[in-house]
Formats: sequence, structure tokens, C-alpha cells
Amino acid sequence: MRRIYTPTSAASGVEDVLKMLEGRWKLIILFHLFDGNVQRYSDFEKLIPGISQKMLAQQLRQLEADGIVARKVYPQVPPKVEYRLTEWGQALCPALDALLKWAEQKEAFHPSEHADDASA
Amino acid sequence: MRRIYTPTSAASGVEDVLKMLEGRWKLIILFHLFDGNVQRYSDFEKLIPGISQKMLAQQLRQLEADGIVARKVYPQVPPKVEYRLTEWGQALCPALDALLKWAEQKEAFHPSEHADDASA
DNA sequence: CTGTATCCGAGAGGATACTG
DNA sequence: CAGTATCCTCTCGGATACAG
Repeated sequence: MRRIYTPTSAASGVEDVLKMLEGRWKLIILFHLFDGNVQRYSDFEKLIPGISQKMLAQQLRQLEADGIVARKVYPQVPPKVEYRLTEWGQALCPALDALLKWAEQKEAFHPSEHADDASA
Repeated sequence: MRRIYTPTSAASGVEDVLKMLEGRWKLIILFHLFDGNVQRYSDFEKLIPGISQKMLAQQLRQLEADGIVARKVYPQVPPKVEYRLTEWGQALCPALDALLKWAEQKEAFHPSEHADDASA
């Protein structure tokens, strides 16, 4: 019995959890929190050039509400806020890592899709 | 050096690959193809009650175009079409598995969030 | 520095009808 | 059976301005 995914028993819960990772920036944000990394709001802005403040704040809030990311505010001026993975969030690292490895394997299965035109 | 994710070198490629998994149904579909499972169009309709035909076909096409899912058409009537993971798609299984394990760990970190009403 | 508020366009996704 | 076509709605996400 190699079945790992049982639709009737797990699907409902799995879909819920999966939704927490949806959105254009969630995974990207999480990757930058990988491995215990701690980032500030402004760090993300630098690390993820394409993201808007609205999206960054919004995604961060959702991640926080879902218990994946922890937000720590330092009561000082100017404000300082740190983001890091919660315990459960860190449990996501193996999956993040597997995803990364999969991404890297793309070249192995689809070599030089945008071939080297250097030879021309 | 424990860094696994290198923004400057991998981000561009990783984001691309990550996009292939975005969308409300992609992962769900993939989970049903887990472990070498082969499914027909109508199987998915039964397995994923909430999905519309449009979305099912569309997501399947994209997955196919991205080289994650293979589509096999049997030239007969009535038509028969089978879907399965490509080689690269199967390389996703470890990640899918890790995601599943993570989802299951939710209870461990957030026990009985919707408390047992059976006691009432 | 770390956000929030508002407006706006694009596209995701749903419902329904139709076809080879 | 396995889709496609069309329409419609709603949310996602970007841009800009403002605030504690």
C-alpha cells in the first residue's frame, strides 16, 4: 500500500492548508525566510523587487494569520519589524527544499530549452 | 554554509517554475496524480467535486504545456483520455509528499483549532 | 521605517450551453 | 466522454498617495 494521499480523509484539510500558500508572492516570501532567516519589511522590498507594498504587507499578514510567519515589532522610532517562520512554518522547509530541488531538475529533464546561441 | 536558496542565481528560474504550480487547482490535481496514478478527465471531475470543466481542462492544459503532466488520447469513440505525470512531474512527488506531511503537522502545532464539539 | 487607503485594470475562476 | 465557447463576477494585484 503506497497510497499517501487519501482524498476522502485528507483532501478537505489539505486544500485548506494549500490555500495558505496560494498567491503570487507567498512562496517567494517564504523562501527568503528559509533556514531560520529573519527579515525586515524593508529587506523584503529589496529582496523582491517586483512586489508592491500593498502585496507585501497583505501577504505577510495572511501568512501571520495562518500561523506560518511570526511578526515581531520593536516599539521604537523609527519602527522596526522582524519576520521569521513560526515553528510550524519551519516545518515547511523540507517542502520548500524539495520544491527548490525540483526546480533545479528542470534543466535535467528539459535541457537547453532556450538553447545556447553562443555557438552561432 | 547552509544557504540553499540563492536569490541572485536561482530566483529568476525558481519563480518561473513556481508559477507553474499556481492556481487554485494545480496542486490538487497533481496530488491525484501522485505516485504514478493515472486519471481520466471524468475521474478528476469525481475526485475534485468543486472544479468546473473549464478550470479542469485549462489547468490540465497548462500542466501539460509546462511538461509536468502527460496527456494520452485513445483514438476511439467515445473518447478516452488519460493523464499522468511526466518524468519531471514525478520528480515533484517528494515535494508533494513534504507538503502533505506539513499539512498533517498542522494539528500538532495548532491542536483542535475547531475544538471537539463531540463533547457537547 | 512600516505600513494603510483608495482606485483601477487584468485575469482567475464559475455557470451554462454547445460539440465531435 | 472530453472537452470548447461565452458571459459574468469577483478577487488579485499594481500604482499612487497618505500616515504613525
